[in-house]
Amino acid sequence: MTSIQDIAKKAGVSISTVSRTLNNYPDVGQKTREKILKIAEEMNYFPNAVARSLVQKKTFTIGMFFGNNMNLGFDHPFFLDVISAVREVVGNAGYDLLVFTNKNKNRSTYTTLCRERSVDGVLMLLTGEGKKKNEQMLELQSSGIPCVAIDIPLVGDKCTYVESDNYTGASDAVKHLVELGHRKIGFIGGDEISKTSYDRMRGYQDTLIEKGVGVRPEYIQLGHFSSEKASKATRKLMKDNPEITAFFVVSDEMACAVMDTLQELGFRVPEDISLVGFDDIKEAVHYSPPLTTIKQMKYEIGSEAAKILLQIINDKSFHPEPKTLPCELVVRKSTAHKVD
Amino acid sequence: MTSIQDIAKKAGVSISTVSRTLNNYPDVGQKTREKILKIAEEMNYFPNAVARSLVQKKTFTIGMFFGNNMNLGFDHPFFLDVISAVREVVGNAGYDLLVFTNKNKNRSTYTTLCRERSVDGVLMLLTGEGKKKNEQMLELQSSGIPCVAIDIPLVGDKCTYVESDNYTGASDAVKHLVELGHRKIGFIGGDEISKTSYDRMRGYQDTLIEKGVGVRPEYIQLGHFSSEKASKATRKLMKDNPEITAFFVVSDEMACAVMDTLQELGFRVPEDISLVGFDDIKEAVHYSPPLTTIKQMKYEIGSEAAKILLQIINDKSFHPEPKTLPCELVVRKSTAHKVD
DNA sequence: TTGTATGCGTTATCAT
DNA sequence: ATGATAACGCATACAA
Repeated sequence: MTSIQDIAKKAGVSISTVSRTLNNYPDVGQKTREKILKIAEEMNYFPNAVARSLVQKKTFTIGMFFGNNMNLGFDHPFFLDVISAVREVVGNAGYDLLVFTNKNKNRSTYTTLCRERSVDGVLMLLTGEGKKKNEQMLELQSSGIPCVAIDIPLVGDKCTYVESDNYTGASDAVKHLVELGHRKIGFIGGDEISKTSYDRMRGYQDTLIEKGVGVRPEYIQLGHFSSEKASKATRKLMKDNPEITAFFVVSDEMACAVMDTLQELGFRVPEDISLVGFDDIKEAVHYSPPLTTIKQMKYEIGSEAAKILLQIINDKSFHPEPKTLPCELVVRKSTAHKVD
Repeated sequence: MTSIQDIAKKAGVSISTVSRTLNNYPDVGQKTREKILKIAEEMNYFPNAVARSLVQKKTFTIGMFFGNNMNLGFDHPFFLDVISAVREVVGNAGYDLLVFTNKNKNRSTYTTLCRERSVDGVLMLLTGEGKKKNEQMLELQSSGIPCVAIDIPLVGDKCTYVESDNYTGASDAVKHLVELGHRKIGFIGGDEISKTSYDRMRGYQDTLIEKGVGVRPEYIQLGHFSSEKASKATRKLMKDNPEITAFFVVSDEMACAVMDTLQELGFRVPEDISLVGFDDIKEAVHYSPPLTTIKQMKYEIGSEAAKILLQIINDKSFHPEPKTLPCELVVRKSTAHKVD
């Protein structure tokens, strides 16, 4: 409401002096400074971030996209941890978070939305179709807008990504099952578009080969990170290949659906069939039985992404590189030795 | 990057004509309009929201505060549903969401932060200490900034709140237990500062009296929505009053902790002790046993809050009123008839 | 140490 | 139908 003009008038000085005072510049007299500060206090002054942003071309705002297409749904398995970490990191650095939600701009792209809002950088936390590296993604990647994606392999001068070591994680899951004596291991994967899905699939296949077990294409189904599809895939797999004794399912949400389906079909987990998930979502520990899974460091993914983004923003000479964080096998009660 | 000035120059017209064209004003010639539109397209023009906001004094941005003090933690039991609903509603209306995270402004208040950022309105989704109606809250309430709080009884000309019918919800929980034959019903409440906690406590007490059971102060403990405190309260209650056969716990998160603690103490749920929670969080259905609880309409709370906020913003003559949404008893497996 | 003047990109008012 | 110009609130280069 009250501007530096008002203060300047009341203090009998110029607006530049007020501006300098308010921004803690050194070159302002002691008594004038005090007078101005006092008046600002009295008049209940606060700066107008919009005006400042316009002149400085810096908004202290980090943009964020979630969901699948542009912005539908919050179905990311660890949305909460990531946003919590992001908030912590960018908040400490003096930034606020702008979540792009406006749906009245159908002709826009990620890039134009970021430019319109003049965000200083952007974080991509997408799922499903949103992860496809389409034209929009390529545009963003080479736009020069500081950008860090989670699980999407964007690379550019000001653009990189953070992900888990999905390959090793998947490999650990399979090793665990093999060590328990399982040989007929079904696989319920994600989709055919995401690097995440691809890496987990490769981890599964390579490890089976490495362990001398061999890959059976008929044991592989895609669940597209959907509970329904995972359930359907389970039924098909068990019907066509009743010899299967274990499953590796590439997301906990799907793994929960698989477990429910298996139990509906009359199988006991883990007595009849072992099950390993991926993610370590909150529910995993409370499932019956508690789910063995590959834990992703969700909070660290978020905080790494945020830190890298800030570095891209604040250090013009910094060249970002993709960051891969380790996973960890968490053994709970959904896996057991194979019996015959 | 490219401004209306650039377009004006290239098109050989004035910036006002360009502005009018871009904003679909009727009073511009057909051929000039087309020319300008074409050039804007070619030059890859997009408007600068910051500049527009400055002159229009309207940002198309909804501010949002979460967590406990100012912004620590995402511990709200239905953060995800609320934000998802909010996004849907405000997004369709052409707004983006600004999450206040900046921690470098220790002398600011909710009000000054909103004013600095010139948000058009603000949503308060706080927990714990954050729900206390302190000076900052009073300031915000009477600031004239359009504001809707969730579960905090703010009331002002441009300010209101949305909540569940906590009293009736609590009452239904107790009725359910009484109908199952329980008479010694322990209560683990929230805190002494929130209306939410107060209403649930009253629902518990009034219903016990109404049913002729009577209130026993020694059966009442506060858990402050903390798993640890709820667990401790459970131990104390069971130690001091081993005759208790049921608990009403005012949040599912605490109820889960209570269940764990009860089981650790050797009690079976529901055979020995029945348990009713509140909220119906995602985990409730997968607990062992699945938790009987009072379901809050989380998504509706968020969408109602957002709709009311938009109405306050867009209809100057609108006088907001608090909105109370119904709860629903969801009977699962943590409650059973009392046996003796 | 302080003031003057300019510009940031837009919208809006008033002419023409 | 179009243009000139003044805001919006602030930061900053340059003068004094």
